[in-house]
Amino acid sequence: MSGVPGRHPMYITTTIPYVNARPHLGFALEIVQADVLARHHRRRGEPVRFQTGTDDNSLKNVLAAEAAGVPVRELVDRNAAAFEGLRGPLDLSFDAFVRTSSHPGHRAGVERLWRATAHDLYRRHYEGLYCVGCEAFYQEEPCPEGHPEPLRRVSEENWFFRLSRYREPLLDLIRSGTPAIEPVSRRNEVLAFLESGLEDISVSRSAERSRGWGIPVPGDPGQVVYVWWDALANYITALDGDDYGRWWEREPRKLHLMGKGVIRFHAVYWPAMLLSAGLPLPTRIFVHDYVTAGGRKISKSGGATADPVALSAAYGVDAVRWWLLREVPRVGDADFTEERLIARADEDLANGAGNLVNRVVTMVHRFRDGRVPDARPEPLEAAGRAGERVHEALEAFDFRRAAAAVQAIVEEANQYVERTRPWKQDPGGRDASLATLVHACRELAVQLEPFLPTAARRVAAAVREEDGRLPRPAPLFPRLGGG
RNA sequence: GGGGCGGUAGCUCAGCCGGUCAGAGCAUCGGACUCAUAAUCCGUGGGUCGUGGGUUCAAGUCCCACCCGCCCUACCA
Repeated sequence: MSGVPGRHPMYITTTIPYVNARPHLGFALEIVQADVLARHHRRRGEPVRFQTGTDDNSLKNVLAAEAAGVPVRELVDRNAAAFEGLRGPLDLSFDAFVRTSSHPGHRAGVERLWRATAHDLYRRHYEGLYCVGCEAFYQEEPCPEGHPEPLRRVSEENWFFRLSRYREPLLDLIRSGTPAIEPVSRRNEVLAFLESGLEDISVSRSAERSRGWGIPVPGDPGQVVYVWWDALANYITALDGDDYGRWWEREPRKLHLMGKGVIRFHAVYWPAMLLSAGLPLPTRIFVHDYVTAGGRKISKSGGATADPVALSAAYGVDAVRWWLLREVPRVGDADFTEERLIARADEDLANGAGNLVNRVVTMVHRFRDGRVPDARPEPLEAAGRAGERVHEALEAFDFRRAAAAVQAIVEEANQYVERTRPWKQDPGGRDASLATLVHACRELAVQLEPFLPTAARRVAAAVREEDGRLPRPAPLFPRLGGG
């Protein structure tokens, strides 16, 4: 086991999505993964700060507002609220939600960071074709992302950051594992990018072209800080006062979660900014792949229906979280369909965990009047080792393997029921079986907690004695499939 | 164009440094059981492991080329 149990704190972040639209299932994956890690480390007694938020200052938000015919502030507020509102529907436990347009410390923090890197900043004339969809310059049309807006010929003077200076330091650092980038193939991807050479990057935009939206460059009100610079900074600007020292300056475990599309920003630009400012780097970076819906890429603005809030309302938070955790591989895109969500929930949750607990509780009532036998539980392999298996899998960011280790408790317990047949046994043997099964169900509740906190509470309550008796048996998970 | 990832039973996927690695789950079919949410448990069928070469006593498992999907990156000037 690589994790040291104890008081070692951990700072976990998700990326902060821009809020030109409501959240989709792809972001739900990232934030649920972060939530599982946060809950897992908390229950190990480790202080955790789990931070997420929204990138309000993107020009894309401005354009979305114009397209919708509403003030930018209104659209940003509305959509940011939708992201923050994922807390309930997805059972999230984030400690901080940072909005870059309204967090009290963010703007000042960005300005501080800017000044701290002043020795690496310079003005340069730039001319090129700008894609607002990408927030980036290209040599020719169309932009590789296929954004519908035509590229705009832009000629202006911007601030540039001497990224080129940090090629060697970054190579050394990443090769030596700080930050540790996972999976390894992503690390190699970053190294290859670094080896191919780094050019200085533009880190500001004209305020005019930005419609005045965003954070003005300190001392240069005609320019607005490039949105990526602004957004990345949230990982430290949201740490007010003592929190900065605690979670960033001194904290040895700083983890960034992100999708594969934004590695370069997190593994190259961001560390370079921090090096320039003389600040500590993040220690780990985990890159997840994408969720597709029905075989098609999920587009943030409309398109395929993959609304986590709607799914949670329709099928329940447990089913949604379980699908994201149990079915999405560590490497490779995962295709989402409602059929798969239903099938997985019915198989594992309704027919699996729920049915197991229900049949065990029923037997305790039928044969023991609800009283859990005093007998010593027999050791069961999957239940006994689930804790360490979950931990190992989560250390490797293999959420699917971790969830499978929990599910294995259910499978093992069901097999145990068939093997021992408590209803056929004499009272002595029956007591031993039932004690073992109740024990396994309690372990299930414990191990389920980081993954399905709500369901875990239900399971725990179902096998907790009140006045010496278990509650009356009742189904814990609905069957979602038709018929 | 360059780099990377994936392409294994109908479906979703495991297979670390080459030698019971040809597997699991679901679905199908057969059986068992009755404590349970028509749930559970046991067993069966089925795949030239993307294609073509190569290395090796031995290759999904290493090397080369190619095809398909996806990601990153760049457009030779």
